[in-house]
Amino acid sequence: MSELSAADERSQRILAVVRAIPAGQVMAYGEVARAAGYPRGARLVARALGEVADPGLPWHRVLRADRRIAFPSGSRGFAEQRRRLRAEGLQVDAGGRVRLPERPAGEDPRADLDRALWG
DNA sequence: GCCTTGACGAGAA
DNA sequence: GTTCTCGCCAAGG
Repeated sequence: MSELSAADERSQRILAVVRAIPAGQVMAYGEVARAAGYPRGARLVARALGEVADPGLPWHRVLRADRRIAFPSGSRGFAEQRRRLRAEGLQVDAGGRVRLPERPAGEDPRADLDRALWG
């Protein structure tokens, strides 16, 4: 196996988690970081997503901890992310806050995510 | 080496 | 509820 630099390995791990987010579900930068093994690495996730240029990567499913789009409203990225999220059935208001679709009570939305990541 | 910047987070006001 | 401030970690100048 090729030896990746520490920085590349971080990115690979982070991107693997992002790819595991199911359509219609979202995750915060900090949550992705924790799942990848970097409890305080929210900003590392942001950096990794900024570096990569993979069109197949569901980067739009990554939001801030307060469930808001990280880009400033009015920016190109903001519009793009909002468009993609809406295409997946999520509700996004003008301020960038994302509302998850309602689910049956008693079912934790995160169960799907955990299964996708851990099995 | 030090300082600044960034697709962030948690706690306080 | 929201807005502000400070703290974190890495990269780049």
